[in-house]
Amino acid sequence: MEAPGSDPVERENADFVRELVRRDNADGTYAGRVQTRFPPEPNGYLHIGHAKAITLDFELAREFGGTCNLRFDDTNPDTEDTAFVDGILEDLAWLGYPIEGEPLYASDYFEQLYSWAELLIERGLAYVDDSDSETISAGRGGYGKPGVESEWRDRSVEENLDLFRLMRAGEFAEGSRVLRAKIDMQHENMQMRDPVMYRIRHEHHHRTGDSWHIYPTYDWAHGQSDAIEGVTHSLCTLEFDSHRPLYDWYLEQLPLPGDTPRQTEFARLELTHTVTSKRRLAGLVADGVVDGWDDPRMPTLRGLRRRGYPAAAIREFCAFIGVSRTNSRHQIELLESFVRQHLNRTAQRRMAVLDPLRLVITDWPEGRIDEVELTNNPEDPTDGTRRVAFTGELWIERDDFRADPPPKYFRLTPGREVRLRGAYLITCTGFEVGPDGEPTVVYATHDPESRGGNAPDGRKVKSTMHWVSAQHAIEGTAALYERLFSAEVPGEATGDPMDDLDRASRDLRTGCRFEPSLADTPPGAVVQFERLGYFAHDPRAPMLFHRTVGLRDEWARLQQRT
RNA sequence: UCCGGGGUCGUCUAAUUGGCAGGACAGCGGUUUUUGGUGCCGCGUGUAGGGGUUCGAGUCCUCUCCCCGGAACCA
Repeated sequence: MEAPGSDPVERENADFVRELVRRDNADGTYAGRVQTRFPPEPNGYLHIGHAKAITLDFELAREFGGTCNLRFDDTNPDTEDTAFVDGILEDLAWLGYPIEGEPLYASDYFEQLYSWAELLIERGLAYVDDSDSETISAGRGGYGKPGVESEWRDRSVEENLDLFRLMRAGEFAEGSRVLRAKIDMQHENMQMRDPVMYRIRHEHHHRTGDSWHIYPTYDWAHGQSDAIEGVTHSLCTLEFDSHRPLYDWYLEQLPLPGDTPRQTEFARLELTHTVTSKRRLAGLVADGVVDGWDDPRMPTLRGLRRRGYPAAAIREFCAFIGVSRTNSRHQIELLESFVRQHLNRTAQRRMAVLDPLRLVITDWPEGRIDEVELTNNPEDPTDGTRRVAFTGELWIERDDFRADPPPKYFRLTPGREVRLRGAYLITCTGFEVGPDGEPTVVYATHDPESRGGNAPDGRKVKSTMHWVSAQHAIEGTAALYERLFSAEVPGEATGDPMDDLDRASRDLRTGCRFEPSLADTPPGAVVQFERLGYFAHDPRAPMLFHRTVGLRDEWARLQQRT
């Protein structure tokens, strides 16, 4: 686990949020205090979109010497679960933001919220409405259309108090009554047309059990929870912009223990070829499109972790894209470039053949085994070397041999000399084909003087290829991934993202031949398969490697153009 | 339809708050290279449109256009 402080974010130009905090500090608004909060609802796992909010909330607090609370926004017992609480805690720690001590919960404030609700009733600012949800919705009016006041709006304080207490006691059926704030049914902002504060739910809550029969709505709980915790800067995404007047209105009516928090909205993170709606992600899991929340194709933090994305790369990406109020969709390639940049520096190199073709060195002495030394990481000399066995019978990549080479093909082809990485220069002398016309074995001779990969006469070859000794190879599986959604903006064409789902997005390659040292790769570790990409060892299944991201591939681009 | 928020290279994002429109990714070319990887060098008529203020406008005013969000007892 890496500490967030290990990669300090250098930003010459502050974003609008940091600018705002700086101004608040200059004005003495909160006496220089900066406190934020990250408020996930425990009804799903964290995804890449949350990572942006997390880094903003936690890093902002850190930069200004403040604190950031983790608060579970558990106001809706219908969908929430402790399994998600545990999962979120785990993902947060992995991302680099471990929570010290116990996390906070909105449900811890249910009693306080309740008494504040009675206070509003006593002041004539809230009332029990017996209408059903359709009636309430219809009464709200519409854009540019006036609202209609509920027939229950002018009940006496006593009656309201009485009914509200019976609601709490569980005397009424779900949906039969709600508590509403009495604000303004003609307000131009729909959120202010007497919003619902409490609804009746006879549902088991993951923390409070069966002790409550009424549950606060998001709007009634959020600002007050912020205030109770002493939050100064409450950051949320743009869709809550129209809720801000309501956030402020509630706080104005109440005797707050301290500072009045303020809400600031920013644009959520969207990525090409990706969906982040919790409903969609849950659907992918439920329909078996993916293996689970931690499927390496999922944009969840646990999916990205299993895929091999370093937490630091995700943090650096979030810091780099910054924060603004412009709706935007970042190209997934930018995130991938951060992943590559990080892995290039840190991942050890290994040789793995994913689509094996037999190569026989015809002039290799019978039974001879040569141990060659290979660098673990050319970007990091301190990472040392390893010894790999070389013999006269090898596996090479099927793509690395062509009987009839296209233009600019530098790899093995009859008559051509290439280098086997760290071993010898070899020259192709022939090949055999099977009934289908595909090569089954390639023959070559080697230059014994070129051990290590260089000939004494200094002659050059245009290609260096990876290989695995047939006698020493271990077998394994590699999972290659395409984007889960083929369209940049899933659903843009038809309105349904599932129309752009690529059901063949996983290409499972069994029978791969790996260099033996891969057996020692710790679960979860990421290595580079030379010339193929970065691969993460599955945390549970030995010898299963997930391709995190490929290498840039000039040859592939060249072929695509022709 | 009403209210609110936005619009800067292909994609994101900056511009000392009115003073040379810069960076990253992507792409293209070159170079280095025992990974067709990495590194290094180079390549850009992008301020949604019209009008105005000003010595000077991405920034201020004005009109227009386009995009996003908002009428759950979800968050």
